[in-house]
Amino acid sequence: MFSLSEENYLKAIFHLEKRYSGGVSTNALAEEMETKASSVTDMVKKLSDKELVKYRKYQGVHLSDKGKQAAIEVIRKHRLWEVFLVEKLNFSWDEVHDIAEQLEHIKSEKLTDELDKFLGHPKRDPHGDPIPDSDGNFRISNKLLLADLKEGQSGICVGVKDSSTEFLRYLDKNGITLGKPIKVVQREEYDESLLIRINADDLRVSKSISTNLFIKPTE
Amino acid sequence: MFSLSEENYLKAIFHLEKRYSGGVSTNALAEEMETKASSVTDMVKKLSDKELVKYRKYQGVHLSDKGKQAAIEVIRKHRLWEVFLVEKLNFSWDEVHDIAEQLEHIKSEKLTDELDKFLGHPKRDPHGDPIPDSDGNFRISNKLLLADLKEGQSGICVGVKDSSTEFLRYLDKNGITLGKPIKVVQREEYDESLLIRINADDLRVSKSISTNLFIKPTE
DNA sequence: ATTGATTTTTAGGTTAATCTAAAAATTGTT
DNA sequence: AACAATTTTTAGATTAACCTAAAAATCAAT
Repeated sequence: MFSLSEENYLKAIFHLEKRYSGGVSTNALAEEMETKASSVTDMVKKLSDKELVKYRKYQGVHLSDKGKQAAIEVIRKHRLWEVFLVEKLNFSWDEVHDIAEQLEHIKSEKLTDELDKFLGHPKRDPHGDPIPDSDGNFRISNKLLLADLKEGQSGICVGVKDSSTEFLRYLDKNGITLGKPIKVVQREEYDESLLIRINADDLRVSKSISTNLFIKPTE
Repeated sequence: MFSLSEENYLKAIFHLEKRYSGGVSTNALAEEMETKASSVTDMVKKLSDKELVKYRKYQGVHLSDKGKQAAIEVIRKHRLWEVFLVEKLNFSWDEVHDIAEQLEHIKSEKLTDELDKFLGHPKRDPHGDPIPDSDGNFRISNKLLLADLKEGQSGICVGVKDSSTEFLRYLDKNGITLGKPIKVVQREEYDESLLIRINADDLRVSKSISTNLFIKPTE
């Protein structure tokens, strides 16, 4: 089994590999983990000894297959617990992250699988992120950023890129929830803002909003 | 907040204080925690500095009010999670202890209270142990050991003293579950065994069984 | 009350995960 | 290609929680 700290590093490397495909740098990992570069070097060496990552000094890290599998297992648990908290315990989507950060480390394969069953094998967490199945497979998703829709194009909100409390509260305040249809009425090229139609109302959103909301285009 | 280790010590002291009312000895605590006496001394000093226990060298420890409150909170979480595992996730009563040992350390008051609500404010865990409310109050229970019933006396199974897998499986095998009526048909003084009537059958149980099963006498 | 056994504490060491500060390697710029 | 800036690693401390072995205190029995 892996320590709590090891699991958190594996998860962070997994997420960062999407941005830094050529290898995750020590500094990037240090920032993600809110720790110092020297601590990262220590841990990366340990993970390398355990063959969870591929690491060459000064060249950054990649997850090995074994490490990737372990990271996905943690992410699966995190997202299942988020669904549980929102669907069963009346939490709102901006309250669940910190608790799921704790629950994701509970060790029991049976628990994870029974929880998955109890929740009806959900495909996405409350933020729209996909939940891997027990074999570690994510279903592919054809989502776009709202910012990438063309003028006149419509779609359905399926996820958020930024899960901060502030952003989620902004969405709630403006009646934007997952599953809701959205249409881009007009694009303002000058400041890159968009006029969108949601709940039969028109709403102007700035670039920092439109680059953090995922849309699945309709037809 | 308290560390995982601190919480486990507080819980152990709480349970041991029922047996050793004059103070919990270092050795008793070491055995309960499966650690060495010297480690216990270290931790007890730390808990004493934090005013969670009253401690005088060579005299054993007692929980302070603050320590007792913290211990009860952990026990409340443990027992609520056990109910969740059995009632919602199809675990059997002999499988839940180790997982609840992990879940009991999750920190979120809202989580505990919502879980309690979700489960319908259960009064007892799957082993019949009382669940304290959010103020830390246990409801008093008038349970006896099966071994303490007189010949001819009847009652209802309400709990187990030994929660080991072996004992719980023995009970399952013999159709003894919580809530079931039991009658003491005959007491054999020689070996202190009992003949009991359960599920309309007669069953002879030895002393090691009858001293580990709690009964609430009827009428 | 003294002695011997037991319990408890102290002293000093270990490991995992962190840190600071300094050294080494890499990168970017002319 | 050389040098400055940046990044990364190394070296050496620190902390929490544990350990072993030895010393000190308490208990038990004559």
